[in-house]
Amino acid sequence: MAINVRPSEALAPCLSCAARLKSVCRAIPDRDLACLVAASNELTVPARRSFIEEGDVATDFYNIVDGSAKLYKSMADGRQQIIGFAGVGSFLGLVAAGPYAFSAEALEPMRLCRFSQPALSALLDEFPAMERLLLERVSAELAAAQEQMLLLGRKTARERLASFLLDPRLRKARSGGTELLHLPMPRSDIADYLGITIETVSRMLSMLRLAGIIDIPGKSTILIRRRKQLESIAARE
Amino acid sequence: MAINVRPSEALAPCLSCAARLKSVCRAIPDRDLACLVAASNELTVPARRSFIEEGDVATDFYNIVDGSAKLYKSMADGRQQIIGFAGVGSFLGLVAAGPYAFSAEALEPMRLCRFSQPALSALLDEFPAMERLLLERVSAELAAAQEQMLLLGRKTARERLASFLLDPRLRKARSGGTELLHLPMPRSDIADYLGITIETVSRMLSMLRLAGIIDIPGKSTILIRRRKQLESIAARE
DNA sequence: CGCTATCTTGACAATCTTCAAGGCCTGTGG
DNA sequence: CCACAGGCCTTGAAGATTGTCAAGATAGCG
Repeated sequence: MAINVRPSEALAPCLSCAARLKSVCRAIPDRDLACLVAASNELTVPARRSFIEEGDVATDFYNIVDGSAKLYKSMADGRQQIIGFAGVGSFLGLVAAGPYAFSAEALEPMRLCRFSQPALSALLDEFPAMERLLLERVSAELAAAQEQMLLLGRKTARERLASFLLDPRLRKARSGGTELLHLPMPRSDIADYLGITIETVSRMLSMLRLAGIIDIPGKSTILIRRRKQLESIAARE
Repeated sequence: MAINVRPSEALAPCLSCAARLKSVCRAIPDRDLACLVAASNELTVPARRSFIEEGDVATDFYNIVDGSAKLYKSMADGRQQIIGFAGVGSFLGLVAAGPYAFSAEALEPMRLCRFSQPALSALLDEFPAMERLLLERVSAELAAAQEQMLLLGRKTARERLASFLLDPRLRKARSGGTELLHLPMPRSDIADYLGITIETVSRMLSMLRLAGIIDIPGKSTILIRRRKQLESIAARE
């Protein structure tokens, strides 16, 4: 692994990085940040631009420094399944060799930290703590994927919406028994995430609203009025 | 980590282990097998018995030495989603703390190698190569889960069956343009894996048979007659 | 040789999708 | 300032796929 320190402000990019505490990089102590800086370089991606294409050889790995992305798989006839959303601190790419399993597209302007495959390998060799964090992270993602498999394989449309609205990754603000959610994506993305159509998303939201369980003060804002009822719908308990 | 060598044939259990070459244990060299033996103990599980219960605290990890299992998640009203099948060499459990994300039930009599959470942690600390293998394994499982999310969210019943029959993990024997598959599970498990009902599984298999694409010489045996047609159904290309 | 599990097939019902039209919000240009 | 255009979202009606319920076939096993 070649150690090439950047010409100026060698450590600054990582020391002041907003994502450092949220990402697997936090396993690397301050005094070794030179290695991290040398292994990575930052790039920006405009909204709506793809930066990972399913099927391409996985030569690079990305750490999200700012912004968020949707991760999805596509079929030849245009159907697509969103397999997840990634925010600041998420790590994208495969550790094993092989093609990317999904595509990634920026939902808003993004800043990414890119590692080449060999550079990442070397980093993991040198900092086992980072490898452990990565293992924990991938394990957690696997558990989330399994939960989504239950949703996609066995839940009704109403149950999918209820589960989606209760996802802790969406949680923003709460006050008393009610919670205010901001949906950072259009209905089409919710539909592709839940394995249904945008019309069904719309219908189920209306149904929940008419039942007094939620309120929809704006297109992208949901107020949860009766969380317990939503939970009982999500789990069919 | 206490090192308690077993009373007799200290290394034999691992040296002669049928699963060793297929499992993450292969990262541990022969001369260090004492550590592996000390960290683990073998147990047997009869067919149809569960040995991991979703929601239980994940205190143990299992390596499959012999036999196979189905991994599934259940809902309160009995619906279940099989998230995968595990065979010899598979590693089950979470590396991170927390409850198990799924249940595991033996499909046939099994032999398992059990590691306690702290023992595994200590092993991974001592043998980074094993941790790397585990990371690669979990990453591959995540990619498989993502592929299954596409299937469950966006494919029709016919496409699901075609994809299932083409899954390389089912592959047994081939001769010329035809392949003979053995389905090691009943229709109900196929249904719970593909997110459909057993009646739909049966109907779609009959449909593929009437179309001349497959043959069903026995309940658990499928002969693939026209692989390319099956592939075009699976991918809608 | 019959018993019981599992599997297949059929008829009907429910859910979800598809197709279509209309509403709402936002930004832009007259 | 207002009108209009284009997204995005909602709602409705019709159709298709899949689920549910029920009955019958098949196969493995004592």
